[in-house]
Order: sequence, then structure tokens, then C-alpha cells
Amino acid sequence: MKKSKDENTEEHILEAAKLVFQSKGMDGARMQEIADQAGINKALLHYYFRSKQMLFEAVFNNAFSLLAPQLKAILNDESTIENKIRNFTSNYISFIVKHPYIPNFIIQELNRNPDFLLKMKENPSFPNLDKFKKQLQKEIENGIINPISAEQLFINIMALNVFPFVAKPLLKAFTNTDDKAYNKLMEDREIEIANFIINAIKHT
Amino acid sequence: MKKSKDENTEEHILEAAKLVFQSKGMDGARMQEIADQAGINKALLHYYFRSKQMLFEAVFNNAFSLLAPQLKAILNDESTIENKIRNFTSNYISFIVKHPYIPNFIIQELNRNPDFLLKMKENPSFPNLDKFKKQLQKEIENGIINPISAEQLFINIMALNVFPFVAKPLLKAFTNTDDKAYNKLMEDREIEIANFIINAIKHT
DNA sequence: GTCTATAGCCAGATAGAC
DNA sequence: GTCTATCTGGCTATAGAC
Repeated sequence: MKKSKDENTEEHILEAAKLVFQSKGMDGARMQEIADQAGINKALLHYYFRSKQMLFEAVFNNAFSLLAPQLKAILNDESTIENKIRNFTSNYISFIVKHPYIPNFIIQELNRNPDFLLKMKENPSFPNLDKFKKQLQKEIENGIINPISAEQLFINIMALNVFPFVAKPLLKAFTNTDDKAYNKLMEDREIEIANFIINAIKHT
Repeated sequence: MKKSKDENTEEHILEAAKLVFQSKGMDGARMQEIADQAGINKALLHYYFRSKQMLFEAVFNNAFSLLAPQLKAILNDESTIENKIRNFTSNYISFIVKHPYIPNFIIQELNRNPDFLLKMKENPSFPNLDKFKKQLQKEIENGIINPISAEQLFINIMALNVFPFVAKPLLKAFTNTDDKAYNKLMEDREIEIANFIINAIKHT
């Protein structure tokens, strides 16, 4: 196994780079800090990834490819809109617990450089709302759901799920909660959000 | 008026610094770019604000003190919960049109350095939910509103209003809209969000 | 108050030994 | 593949003339 050592080091670097980039961002991150975190020398980072930019893109693409398939799976499964909402909410919360920095990292870096998405949108595996939209229209016609556009509903679902993690420091201050109390709020949201959304759209 | 020239320059610097810091962040911003934007020399920035850090804090505090009083006013006014929600939503959208970068700027920099808020929370003018909470409890007891905690409702209101602007690049890609179509979605939200929230919580 | 010039530092990247 | 040493450029900050 000639490559075992390489792959190991490469993995270590990626793991370290993930930690540093996701908490400091591209501009705030330092190659030295990544090297220290990985327990290796700065020169080795360049040996494996050539430049800071390329290392960053590796980390970013990894993060994005964790998020996208999940979204896609839920949008395109066969269950009802109500179930999709419940599934998404419960999946998303457990995803965040495993990868707390990802949403903010992705949002921040996309604001810095929106072109990242141009290549990705070409990919046929990029999530899209087509199926979700058809299904929603049908449920609206059948009087199960009140009229709402698929885009607005999708944005609302994302907003209610993602925002509390992205804006945690701000919301902690406004709601005057400490870390423990805020995390409790987040746990409760797993049920609360789904009910909130369904109340908002379900025909009565 | 001995100071008129100074104040003018200081204003120009702050305006330029706002533009640069809000789009690039503290780490990505360059003093040279701020100087160019203000049409002055780099040395003058230091003459007025001593350091990049201090200039940054001036910009950040300005941004925050635009956002906070607005929130406070709406939380503490005398109207019903339903009206508060409608007011907040309509005020917030026009606020964003005037200051599109502020929410993302504040959220981003608070994640970089949450301690910024520690001093601010001391200030008695810092927004809090006390009055909102009492009022909500009363309307729940009176059967106007379905049970929900003030914190969760507040987070939901913020999420639905703020997130679409913070995550614009990501949501534009997922909803597969161009700039024009996305802005149309945002306009529509001024009514849509308020109705969505009220449907979600209003007792029927 | 405003400028030019430059000090001084720090970060990304490379050369070259092992 | 991994290291030490170093180059090079860019950035904040200051000195000093006007």
C-alpha cells in the first residue's frame, strides 16, 4: 500500500483545514494555523494542495457535497408535503449537530464569491424544486394545502431551520439566553418548526 | 466653523469604510481600498481612526445602532401581536432596501467575535422580549393565539424576514431564479410572511 | 489636515536538504 | 514525503514634509 501514508496526511490536512476555514473563513484563516492543527509543517500544505485557494476549495466542496444530497433526497422523495416538512426538519437538526459550522461557512463564503455556485448548478445532481413544485400544486388543487408558491414555501422552510444556527450570537442576545438555554430552544424546534409550518399552510 | 472640514472628511471615511467592511468583512477589507473609495490617502485613515480595528468598530457600532432601535420600537409598542408582526415585516423590508448589507455584516462579524455583544447587552436600550412576552401570554390565555413561547415566535419572525437576504446566493441557486425574479420574490414576501406567521399561530 | 515615503511585520509560497 | 530556511509581496502603521 504505497499510498496509505499520503492519504492519511491528506485526510489530516483536510480535517485541520476544515476546522480552521469553517471558524475563521477564507480571509481570516492562516496556513500556519492549519499546519499546526494538522501537526505538520506549512510547506507540506503546499506540497499537497499547491495554494491556500485550492485547499480552501477542497474544503468548501466537501462541505457543500454534504449538504446538497440531503436536500435533494427530501425534495424528491415520494411522501406528502407534510411529511417532507417533518422529514426535512428532523434530518436538518441532526445534520447540524454533526456539522455545526457548515451552514454559516457556506453562506458566508457564497456571499464573498457567488460564482462558486455557477459550476455547481450545471451538475445534474444539484437540488431543484421541480418535483416539489408539482406535488405542492396538486395538494393545493386538492384543498389539502392553502395556496403558496413552492419558492416561498421552500425559502420559509430553509429560513426556519437554518437561520437560528447562523444567527446564534445575535439571537442569543435578543432572547437573553445562555448557551444551555439556547440549545434547549434548538432541540424544541425540531417539533415546533414542523408544526408551525404545517399550521401556516394546511387548509382547515 | 473650524471643524466643518474634519467632520466632512470623517463622514466620507465612515461611508467608504462602511461600503468596504460590509462587503468584504473585517479580514477581507483593505485600508487602501477604503482610502481609494473615500478619495483620500491611507495615512489619513489612521489620522482619524488610529487603527483598522477602531475604524471597523465605528462602522460596526453604526450598523448595529440602526438595527436595534427599530426592533425595540416594534417589540414595545402598544398594538396587538398580529399588528406587531405586520409592522415588523413591513418595516424590515424597507430597512433592508436601504441597507442591504447590514444583516449579513452583523451576523458574520458576531460569529467571528461574539464578545461584541457583551458590552451592548449592558445598555438599557438593548432590545428585550419582556413586554412582547407578557402580551403574547395574555393573547394566548384569551384564546386569540395558539400556545407558543415568545422566544420561538421571535426567532421565527426574525428567520423568515432576515434569512432570505443573508442566504441570497444559496437560495437564488436552489430556487433557480435570476436577480430580477428573486427580488420579485422578496417584494411579495412583505405580505406573504406576515400572513404565513399569523396563520401559523392564530387560533381558529 | 493632508500628503509621500518608508518602516516593520506577517503571510503565502518556494528551494533545497534529507 | 517531510522538513528548515528563505524569498517575495502586501499590508498596517508611522515619520515627517508641506
